[in-house]
Amino acid sequence: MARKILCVAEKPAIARAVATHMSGGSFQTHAIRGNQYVKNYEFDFNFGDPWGHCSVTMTSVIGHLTGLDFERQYKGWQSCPPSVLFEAPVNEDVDKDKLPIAENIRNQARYSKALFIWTDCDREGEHIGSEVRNQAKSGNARIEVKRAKFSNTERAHVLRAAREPVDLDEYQANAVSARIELDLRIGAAFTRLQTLQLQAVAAVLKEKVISYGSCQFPTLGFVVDRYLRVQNFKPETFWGIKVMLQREGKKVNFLWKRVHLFDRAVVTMMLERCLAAKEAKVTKVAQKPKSKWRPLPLTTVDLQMMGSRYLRIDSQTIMKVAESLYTKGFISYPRTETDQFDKAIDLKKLVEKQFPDTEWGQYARDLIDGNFRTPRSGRHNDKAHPPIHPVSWVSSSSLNANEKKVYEFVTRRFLACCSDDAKGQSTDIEILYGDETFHANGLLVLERNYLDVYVYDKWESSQQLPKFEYGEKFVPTEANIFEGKTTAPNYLTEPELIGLMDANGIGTDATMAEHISKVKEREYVVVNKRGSGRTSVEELIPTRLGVALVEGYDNVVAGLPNSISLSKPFLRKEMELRMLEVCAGTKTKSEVVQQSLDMYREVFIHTQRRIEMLKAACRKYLVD
DNA sequence: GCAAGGTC
Repeated sequence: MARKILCVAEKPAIARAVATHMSGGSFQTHAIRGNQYVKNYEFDFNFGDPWGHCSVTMTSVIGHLTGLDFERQYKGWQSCPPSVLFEAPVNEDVDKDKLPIAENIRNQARYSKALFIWTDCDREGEHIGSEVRNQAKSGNARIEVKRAKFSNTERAHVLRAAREPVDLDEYQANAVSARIELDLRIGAAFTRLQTLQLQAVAAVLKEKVISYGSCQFPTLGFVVDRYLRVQNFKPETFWGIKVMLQREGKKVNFLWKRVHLFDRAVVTMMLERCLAAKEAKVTKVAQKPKSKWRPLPLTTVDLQMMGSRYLRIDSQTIMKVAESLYTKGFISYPRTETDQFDKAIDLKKLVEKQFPDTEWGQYARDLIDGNFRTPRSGRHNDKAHPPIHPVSWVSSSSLNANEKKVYEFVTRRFLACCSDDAKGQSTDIEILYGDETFHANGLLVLERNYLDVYVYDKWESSQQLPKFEYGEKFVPTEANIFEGKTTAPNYLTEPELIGLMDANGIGTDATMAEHISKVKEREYVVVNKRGSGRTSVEELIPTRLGVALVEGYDNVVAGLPNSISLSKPFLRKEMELRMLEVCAGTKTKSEVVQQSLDMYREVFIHTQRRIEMLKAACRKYLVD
């Protein structure tokens, strides 16, 4: 009998895609008992040396199999002082709803020579792989464990991954395991402490869970930070000089190189020097080709930001819609950090699939007829998934309103990536007037290229400038002072918040939207609609509770050496750096867990000691 | 009743 090999992917969709490629399309599907999503696919495959021709069962998990929790006697909120949660014993158990999946793996492992792990090639995937291995080993202690390394589900790539397996990366799995333990201990300890302490402070807090999380608090912190900047803003008056020339029936406005200054007397004096000089002299006439670059291949964060901005769909809804388009086979996997296409992907074939579309089909045909360009490459590659792109064409009539918008966006973005940059010509004129420099700029768009399909970008010709000669002199038609006021920043919008989270390493592409909805659910943040109709903007504003928590924690650590408030992203960032050290093998999991716990424990002790400050902040905002 | 991370 042929040897048997068990393959396990991170999710059902990957199991199916990999089984399809490995089997050449002919496999048997078996349902498993107790879970409707996970299937076992059976087929034969020749792995080459040393495994040779084998019979294969390809199955999957559904994300993590296990969860970490405190032992039973520490689960009650009154069972121990919250500080004990920094050391209380914890257990890793298979989640209740994952029991049938774990059992399936143990059963299949029993008759298998080897286990091939096909989880995503990222840190979490490595950990999920170790969970799968543990189950397989408990079904068959002698099973050999290998890992398939793949970054997309293109056929040749998958086959090569099957024939050149590597080993699980224990370092990465350990880093995740450290993250899991830290998130649990720190989240539970602070949540219990602040909930139990603050519920008594104000009637409105009585039944509330006031949660703390190393991601949700910095998320709240960003919102509060902007809010306070808006509240504390004091407008300042500024002055500037503008110069205008009428020539060939056109008005040319020259802008001041200094933009504006905050001292009126100085600006007046400078203008007087200009006027005294009478003539301005042209010091630069530059005509140069200018292009507007086509967009980068689409990542999750970009999809969420663009979605909020142009499609007017909040980031969590966007992800749900994208997920459903993915499940139906219309777009690629929507959770990716990669903004570069792998050379192995046949992009032209994907473009051709869009031919039937009534709106952009002709554009796609023009690309294939000679306008196709290889997409730009960004600097990110998660080595797990390609950029988001359409994988098949679907008629808009078979999609609901949001699906249609998201599919259209993903497709237009993809076609834009495969297009040429927009090209134009810019003209820069610089003049010296007295001692001051001014400039005027003109733009002529010559070829729209990608802009024709990517309707979300705007780039338009400005009014054309009349002719200027280098060195020529002229008397400006007008030169005078203008006055203005600095304006307050706006409240934070969701795309801006996602940008901040991304830049500060708060959450992952898959979870940022969840953290935002969590701070709304906890009533730390509310959404306010400014303006109306198509120009309306949704702003994030902290509630009184949200402001109180941030102010309270800022006060708790104020004046302490190395004070790092929980409302800031730094503690989380440091934790992330330590995890990278575990991945590199320079630190062990337990070293990192201890170090990070020490760091948070210090803040915890200060918080307990100065709990009155936290309570006072809540009283200030929540008790009239 | 707590977290964040996978995914359905």
